Amino acid sequence: MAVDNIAIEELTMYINRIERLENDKSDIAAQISEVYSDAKNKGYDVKVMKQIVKLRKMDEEEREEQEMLLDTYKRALGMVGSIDHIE
Amino acid sequence: MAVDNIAIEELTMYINRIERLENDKSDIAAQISEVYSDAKNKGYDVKVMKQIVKLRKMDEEEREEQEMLLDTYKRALGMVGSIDHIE
Amino acid sequence: MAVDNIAIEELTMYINRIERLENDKSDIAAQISEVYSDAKNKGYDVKVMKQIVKLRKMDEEEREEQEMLLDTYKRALGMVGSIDHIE
Amino acid sequence: MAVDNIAIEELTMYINRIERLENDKSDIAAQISEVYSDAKNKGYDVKVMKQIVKLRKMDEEEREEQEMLLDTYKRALGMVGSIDHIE
DNA sequence: ACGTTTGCGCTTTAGC
DNA sequence: GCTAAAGCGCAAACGT
Repeated sequence: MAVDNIAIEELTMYINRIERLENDKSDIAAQISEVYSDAKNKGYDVKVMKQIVKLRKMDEEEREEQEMLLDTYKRALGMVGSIDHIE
Repeated sequence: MAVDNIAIEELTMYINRIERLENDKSDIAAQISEVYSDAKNKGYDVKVMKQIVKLRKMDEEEREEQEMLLDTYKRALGMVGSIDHIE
Repeated sequence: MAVDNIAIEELTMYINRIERLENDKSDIAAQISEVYSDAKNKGYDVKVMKQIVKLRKMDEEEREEQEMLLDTYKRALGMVGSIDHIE
Repeated sequence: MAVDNIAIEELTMYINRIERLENDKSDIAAQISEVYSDAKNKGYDVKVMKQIVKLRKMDEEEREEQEMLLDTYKRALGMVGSIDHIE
């Protein structure tokens, strides 16, 4: 009984926290829409802008992937740049 | 030329602002995932939690729709409830 | 060769069946538009009608979700209500 | 009062008819999904199939557009092939 | 690790 | 012509 109440309370806290974060996410999505609207009103092409954002995101991901790969090689070869595991 | 530079600068600002907001959005999405992971580790059923969140969201949306519908009816019948535009 | 022909024939049948169904779907969509037009000509507010339809659909979906949630709870608690798999 | 009841009844009929048609539309959409599933199980690539359907639809629309244009020209030039408006 | 299933974002379309 | 909504395709998440 007490355990159940505690569990219910804990679950409620999780749900509330999630809903709070979901709202934050929606707010930011709305802000993004706003920026696109502003740009559109200034005469910019929204579709093109979205393509640019997408391309830059892909570039960045690719770049990060490259760095991760490079890091993996370094570790495999003992060329550790990290200071995480001083021995 | 000067005009173009200004346009380029302005566009760059828009793109940067959007990318900043997109990052914020990703951060929050990651936080949400984290909360679900925590809950899962505590023994809660993630699927059930997601259904609860979804259902509560639907309740809220439906409530808002009900109000919108009521408002639309009022307007359609000339029963303008608003006092916003007394002149 | 013979095999390929059979495959081509089979694929063609799938495509034809899909296109037939897509046409049916379009026809029905056109009929729905017609009903709204008729109603509009009779003086009804289409926007209100669409909101009503939407709302009733949401009600139904929510009811189904509620049942799914209940079922999920039952399963999570080992209270399998189904008698489908007696062996 | 009587008028309102008649109006309500009429509106209800419209709503019911729309909901009936919407259900039909959903049924057909489900059938289409089924066909794609079947094809998938037979080893066909659904994504490619969808592209084919889309292309054929575009072809057809283009063809119809061409015919409409041709018809417009004919009418403009008095080369009326239609027997719709014998005077 | 794969395949399925669900949620999300985009695109296209209908209405004002 | 623009805005809002529905339909579609994609991608991540989940279970097997």
